[in-house]
Amino acid sequence: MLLSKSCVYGVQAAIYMASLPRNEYVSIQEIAGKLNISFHFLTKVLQNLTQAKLLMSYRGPNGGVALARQASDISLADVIEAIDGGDIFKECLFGLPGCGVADPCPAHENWTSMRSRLQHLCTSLTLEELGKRANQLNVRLANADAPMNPAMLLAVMNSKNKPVGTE
Amino acid sequence: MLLSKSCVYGVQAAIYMASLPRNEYVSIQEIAGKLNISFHFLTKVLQNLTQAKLLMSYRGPNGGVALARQASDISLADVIEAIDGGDIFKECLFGLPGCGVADPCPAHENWTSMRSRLQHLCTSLTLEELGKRANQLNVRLANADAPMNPAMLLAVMNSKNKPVGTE
DNA sequence: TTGTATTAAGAGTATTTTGTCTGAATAAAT
DNA sequence: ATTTATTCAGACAAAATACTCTTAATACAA
Ligand code: SF4
Ligand code: SF4
Repeated sequence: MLLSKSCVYGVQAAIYMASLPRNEYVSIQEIAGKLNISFHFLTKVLQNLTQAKLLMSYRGPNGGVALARQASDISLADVIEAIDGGDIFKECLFGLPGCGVADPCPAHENWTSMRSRLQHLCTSLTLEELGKRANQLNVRLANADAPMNPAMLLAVMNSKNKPVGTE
Repeated sequence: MLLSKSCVYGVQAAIYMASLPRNEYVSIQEIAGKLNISFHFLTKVLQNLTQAKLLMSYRGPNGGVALARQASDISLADVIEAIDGGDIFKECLFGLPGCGVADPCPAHENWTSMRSRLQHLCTSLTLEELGKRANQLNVRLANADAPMNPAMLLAVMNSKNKPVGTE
């Protein structure tokens, strides 16, 4: 797979946050519940995003995470790079280090053109755009094969969606 | 990484074989030596390719593996699918199972168009083409960071490149 | 001040991927 | 026949990745 699972989870969570009517602190429990991801694992993944200043976090009751910038100012590539590292768009199909036009392998040109298309796609897709689509279409973000456990269900039902700055 | 390491090794080996002047049995020792891959590991990888009828193998002295079809009749996609499975070109950026236009995620259209480009690239790149380029350009196939061990060096030096069908 | 809801940090476990090794089977060469 | 060079098959080990759990730190609420 191109992206690690951690990265997929992070992207899903980011889009979920961007799809909310307002930018507000959402508990990771709620996100994990909606997206059907392990809460503890998602917590660690989202820590990468807060450290990369893409999210801001707030501890204590009614805390959670929220987008640190405007959704229109965060690209899919930002999220991917924060979790999987910037090499995704630089490395090769064949994963060989230190290659380039000076010493290329036989697929170099085809691959680099492919890769730059991918990078362009990811940098031009903003969370705003993705969140909007997630709302407009009746769209699915997460893998829905496992049922929610009671704790998550509760967390989702109790989510108050309290806007940022109203506390 | 998009492709597993096994898959990368298999692709490299396939291109190496296609780059030879004639299609002939080459020992896996020689390939592993030239490409700087663990012999035993490459052996297992190439077994996938023989089982997929992309290679034919021959045991005993002067044995080895050779392309089972014309290099022009084997695509990069053939090799990739034989090792990593056919899902590579079907699965998603996000790796979610069973999704499609009926129940898409917000990035679906962008991704599927990307993915079909990739698939088209891989199915249209033949081993003949790649082998030819590997010869024309002074091209590198393998990761050259570790020195060869004596056994491999020997195997490479002793390679007789005996053509298929001359025994 | 005490209890509760939350993220932060990190140790620990499980699973998958990658790599190593050993012993067979096979066929050529001597 | 025996030795040698090779692939085949599969057990085993190591490393990377994915996931779980426990304990803190923080901040709100009663
Ligand atoms: S030369 Fe290009 S295609 Fe080949 S391994 Fe390097 S980056 Fe990839
Ligand atoms: S809907 Fe499309 S882009 Fe989204 S997860 Fe499925 S295949 Fe991927």
